[in-house]
Amino acid sequence: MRLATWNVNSLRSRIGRVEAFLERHDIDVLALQETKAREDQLPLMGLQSLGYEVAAAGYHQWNGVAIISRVGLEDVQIGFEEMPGFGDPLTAEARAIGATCAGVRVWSLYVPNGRKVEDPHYAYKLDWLARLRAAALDWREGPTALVGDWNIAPLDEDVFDMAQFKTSTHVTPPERAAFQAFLDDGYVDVVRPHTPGPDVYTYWDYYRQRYERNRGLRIDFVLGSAPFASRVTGAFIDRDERAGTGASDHAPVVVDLAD
DNA sequence: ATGGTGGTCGCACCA
Repeated sequence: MRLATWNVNSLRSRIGRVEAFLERHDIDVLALQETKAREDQLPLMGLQSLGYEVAAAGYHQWNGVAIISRVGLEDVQIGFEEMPGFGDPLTAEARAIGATCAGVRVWSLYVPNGRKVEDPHYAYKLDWLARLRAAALDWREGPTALVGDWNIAPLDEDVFDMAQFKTSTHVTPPERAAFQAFLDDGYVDVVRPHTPGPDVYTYWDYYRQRYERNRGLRIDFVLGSAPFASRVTGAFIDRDERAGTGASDHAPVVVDLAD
């Protein structure tokens, strides 16, 4: 089974690239983030004609997660809808959707950005991660993958220039500790062993020619439970998908799983 | 600085 995760930054504006990506890499299951599409806006026709089922949740302008699968899509569950303390019901967002695809539990995650360290969204990000961790403890026995945009660069090597992030989110010790906690619980970064060398970025900002100059971040991850990780036979970052006009600011991450 | 979205076709908000 071939599983991928991709922050598409609008499914509607990217549908052509999404379909081309699915065909180019023969993807079985694709977890999407930042779909920016209501359920009634999802361009299902193209994906369905390619043989995929779609499950989507959570939409408020920039949010929304989805899983599309051609190997079954069962027990769909939406998680982490609340954004406590933010009052406006429009900010109640679904940042996680889970589904079982061919026996593998896949969670498409869009971890809160956090904005700035002093912003309430930063505390919300850490709280959200703590709640996800608590829930994920119970998911470790089976083959489970926590995939998506974690909005955390866990290591200095995941950042093009640490000096530029001295006062930024994504690299603070509490965020990195929150990420490390999943590893401590037995989840494994299944991609890094298959992407040797320094070219590990998954995200390049749109401006300042960050992609052309390869000044990016590694913030998109596939963390697998032990039963999942033991089945991984390969992985890669499709960095070429970031090239050209009409690209998302994130590249897809692809993982191969033995049957 | 760039790009997507919404609610209007210029601009605020978000990444």
